[in-house]
Amino acid sequence: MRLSSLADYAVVMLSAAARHAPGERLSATLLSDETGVPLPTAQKLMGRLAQAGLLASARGTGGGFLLSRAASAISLADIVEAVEGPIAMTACVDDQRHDCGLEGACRVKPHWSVVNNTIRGALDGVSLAMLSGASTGVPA
Amino acid sequence: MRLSSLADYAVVMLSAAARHAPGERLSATLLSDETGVPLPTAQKLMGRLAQAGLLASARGTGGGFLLSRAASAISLADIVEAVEGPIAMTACVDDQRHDCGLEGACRVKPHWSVVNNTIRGALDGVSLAMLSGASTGVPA
DNA sequence: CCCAATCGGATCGAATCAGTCCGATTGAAA
DNA sequence: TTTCAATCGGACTGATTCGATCCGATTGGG
Repeated sequence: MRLSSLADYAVVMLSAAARHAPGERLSATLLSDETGVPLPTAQKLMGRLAQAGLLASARGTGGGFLLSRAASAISLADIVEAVEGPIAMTACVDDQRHDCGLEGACRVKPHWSVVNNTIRGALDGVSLAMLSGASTGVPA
Repeated sequence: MRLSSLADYAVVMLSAAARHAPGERLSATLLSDETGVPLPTAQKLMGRLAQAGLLASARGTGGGFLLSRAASAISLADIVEAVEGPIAMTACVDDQRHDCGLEGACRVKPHWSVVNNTIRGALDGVSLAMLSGASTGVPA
């Protein structure tokens, strides 16, 4: 019942990215600097987020990343799923993988999907815009 | 964002236990049989659940376990916390352990507690009685 | 044409988790 | 009273996953 560190870092980095002007080219190095996430880890994360479609990546000199959608259109659930894979609290909930091993007539299985959807809904209701702190970046 | 197998098993076992008459002595062997959870694992789990106060344990011949509270008074959050420890999605949320390593001025930290409470609330709203199959225990 | 900067995948080590085994304790029976 | 069998409790080992790091592939500028 805990988020992986990678997912945590991803939220922090995307939150930092959301505070930049839209369309601005962002390198893994820059975000690593701003957030304190170790550079190699930051690179790995950016790659994975790009693969998931949350970031658009450009290679070569002066390349970098930028958010593929508005911060308000990216939910916490999107980020978590991009890094950790599908949100499935138990193996039962995940489609495929019916290797539970327990008795076929598992009485609790039907209830898990309800719980799972609730959790998923809670995460889906939080947008990156909220997380990035609304009124930040404002100098005194 | 996934529950550990142990926690999953714990739910299944407690659910099975809840289907028995209140006050009936339950051994790890019995529940292992009923649920299909491997016996040694079942023993380990029962021990941990007893330590957390969800079960009352009795040693010796004819000993065993029994629910320390009514099934309706045991929430999913209780079970998860008993097996996995405090529900804290990120290290920030957990009191103590301020070894985040990121910059001190983490802009997202304040938002995590809100998310965490939401999740926790969702788990707390599900009782063991619901999980054990709604219309059980209740005589016609 | 060469170079520098950046992404992308592959590799390595560490921590946690799941599973198993054996000893300590208790109650009942002879 | 003594012995025995059944059960809980904690300690150990192996495996899987996670987190971090390093090096190669690609691209744009000079």
